[in-house]
Amino acid sequence: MTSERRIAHLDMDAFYASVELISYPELRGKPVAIGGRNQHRPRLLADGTREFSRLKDYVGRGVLTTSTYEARALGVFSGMGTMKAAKLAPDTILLPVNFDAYRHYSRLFKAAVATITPTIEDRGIDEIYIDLTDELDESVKLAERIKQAVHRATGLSCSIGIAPNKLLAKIGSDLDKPDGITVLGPADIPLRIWPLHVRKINGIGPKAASKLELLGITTIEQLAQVDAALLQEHFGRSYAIWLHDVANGIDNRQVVTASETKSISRETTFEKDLHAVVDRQALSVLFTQLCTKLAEDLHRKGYVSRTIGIKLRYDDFKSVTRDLTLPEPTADAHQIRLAAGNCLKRVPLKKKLRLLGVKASGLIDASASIQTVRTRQLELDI
DNA sequence: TCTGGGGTCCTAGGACCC
DNA sequence: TCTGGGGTCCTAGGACCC
Repeated sequence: MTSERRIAHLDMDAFYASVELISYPELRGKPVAIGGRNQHRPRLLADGTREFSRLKDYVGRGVLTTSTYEARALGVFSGMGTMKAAKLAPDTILLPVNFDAYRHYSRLFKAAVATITPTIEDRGIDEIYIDLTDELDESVKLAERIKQAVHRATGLSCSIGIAPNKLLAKIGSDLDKPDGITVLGPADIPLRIWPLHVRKINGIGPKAASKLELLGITTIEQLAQVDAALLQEHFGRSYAIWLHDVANGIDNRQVVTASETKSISRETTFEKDLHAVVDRQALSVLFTQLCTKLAEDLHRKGYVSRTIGIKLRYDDFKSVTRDLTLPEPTADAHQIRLAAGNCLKRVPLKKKLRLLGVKASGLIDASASIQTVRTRQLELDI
C-alpha cells in the first residue's frame, strides 16, 4: 500500500529584488527593476543619501532579471528587454545584479528550512521542493513554521504550495503570492487547476503552448479533455502521454536530495555584434578570457572535463554548438582554449556574432581523475 | 532601441563493437 | 558475401527552467 505523499514547493518572493531592498530600504514600496551592469550601482552622495539609476538611463543590450511587485504593476517583468521596459516605465529604479548577495541569502534560507525538515531538493537559487510525507504536523502548521524560519534567517518572505506531488505543489506556490500558503488536494484539480492556462504547468513552455493554442487548447481543463490520439499526432508519444498526465494532476517524480553537476559553462553577449574576420583580435581575447574563467570554475569546483564545447549566436539570433571529446580530461585553461579553438574551426563564420560561449561537460571529480592517471602510470611502469 | 547567463533533459543519427 | 540486432559513445540541436 502506498500512502499519500505530501510535497511542498517553496518559492522566494521576488527574490533578487527583495535581497536588494535589504541593502536599500529606502526603495521599499517603489517600482524597482534588477538587471544590467555595474555602472548602475547606486552612488552615495555627500549628504549621505543615495542616488539611483533609472531605467531611462540604460543604454545597450540586456534583459531584466526581476522586478518588485510595484514595478510589475507597471508592466515591467523579468526577462523583458531593458530598453523595452524603459519605454514602459522610464522612472523605475534600476539596480545591477549582485549574485554574490543572492547566493548568500539562498544558502541562508535553505539552511533555515533544513532546521525544520531534512528532505529538500534544490531547484536553483530561489526555490526548493520539500518532501513532508513523514512529518507529523498538519500542512498549514508546517508551512507556517517553515515560513517563520525563513523569515527569521533572512528577513524575506516566501510562498509555499503543498500538494500530493511536485507538479501541483509548484502550481500551488504561485496561486497566492506573495507570502502565501496554498494546500491542494485531488478535489482541487477540477476547481483550482483546470481553469488555469497551460503555461502554468512546469514543462509547457512557449513552443508547446502555441502549438496547443493552434489546436484550440489554452486551459488545463481543455488539455485534460482533449482526445489522446490528437495529442500524439502533434507531439509524439511520450510528450503526449506526459501532457495528458499533468493535465490530470498526475506526477510521480520523487524529491531528489542530491545531484551531480553535469556541465559548467561561461558565455557572453557582446555589446555590439562582432565579425570573425574584422574583429578577429577582439574575439580572440574574449574567447581566451572565457576559457580562463571556465578553467577557474573547474578548479574551484574540483572537476576535470572530458568534453569541451563552444556556442555561437549569430546576429539573427540563431545559434550553433560544436563539441570535442578529449583523450584525457582537463581543467587547464590552455588545453581548453586549444580544444575550443578546434571547435570554432568547424563552424561557419560569415554572419556577425552576438554571443560566444565555452562549456565543459563529461565532468569527472578531479581527485578521482588523479587516481586513474596514477593507475594508468602504474600499468605503464609494469 | 527586441531577446542575459547558467543550467538540465530529450531526441536522433552515425560510428563502432559484439 | 550478405544480413541481423543491441549497446554505447559522440555530436548537434532544441525546449525548457530559474
